[in-house]
Amino acid sequence: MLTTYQQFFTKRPTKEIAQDLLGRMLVYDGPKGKVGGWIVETEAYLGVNDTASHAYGGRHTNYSKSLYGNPGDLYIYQIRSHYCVDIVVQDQGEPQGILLRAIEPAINLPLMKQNRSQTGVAISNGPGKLMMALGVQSRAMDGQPMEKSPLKIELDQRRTPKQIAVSPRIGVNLKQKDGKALNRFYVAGNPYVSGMRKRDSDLETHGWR
DNA sequence: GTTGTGATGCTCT
DNA sequence: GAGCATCACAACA
Repeated sequence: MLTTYQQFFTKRPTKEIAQDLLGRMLVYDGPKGKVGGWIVETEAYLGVNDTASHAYGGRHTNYSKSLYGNPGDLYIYQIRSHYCVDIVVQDQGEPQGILLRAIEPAINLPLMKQNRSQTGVAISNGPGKLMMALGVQSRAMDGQPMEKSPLKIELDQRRTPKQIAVSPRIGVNLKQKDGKALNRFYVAGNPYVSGMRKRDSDLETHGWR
């Protein structure tokens, strides 16, 4: 039996959920205080048939087993000394996920600055950077249902993007079948989107309606 | 402002 | 021992 919260993360295409997450509030109620921000960039990973997915070809290891869990579970993994977070989507056993790639800081910016030792957009304009900004530097919450975890998406708090932009995913192997698939979504013009160039940012509205 | 490159920690083969 | 769903900084314009 799925909760209402879990149902948000299943029963419709992963790419649709990924776009629906843009503008939602990501919060972490951690030991140093509560921090959070608006999600401005996501990527969809489509499971066993997606060459860029950790579950490609049905790969099922101890490391990535959380992907096979319930919708709304956290999948936290480490890559090159950095931590990233996925939201598990689709029903249990269907290993699809949505990578949260960037947030616009909204709650407790001073603490995020301190966590990052950086200023400006560099605080959270990338998947590893946003986790550092929140203060999550371990896999302890891997596999937990977000609903019961200190790291969660507040579905009832949201802003509306003026326009959603689409592109190939970042950092995946371009030579493989899905290397250039258009599975990355972001708030057009938001300066905190990874790789966003200054001349393409909308500094008035940050791309929100 | 933009581009290139080296450091990085851990898992799986 | 390879291969990463990355980041920071130096170099160039």
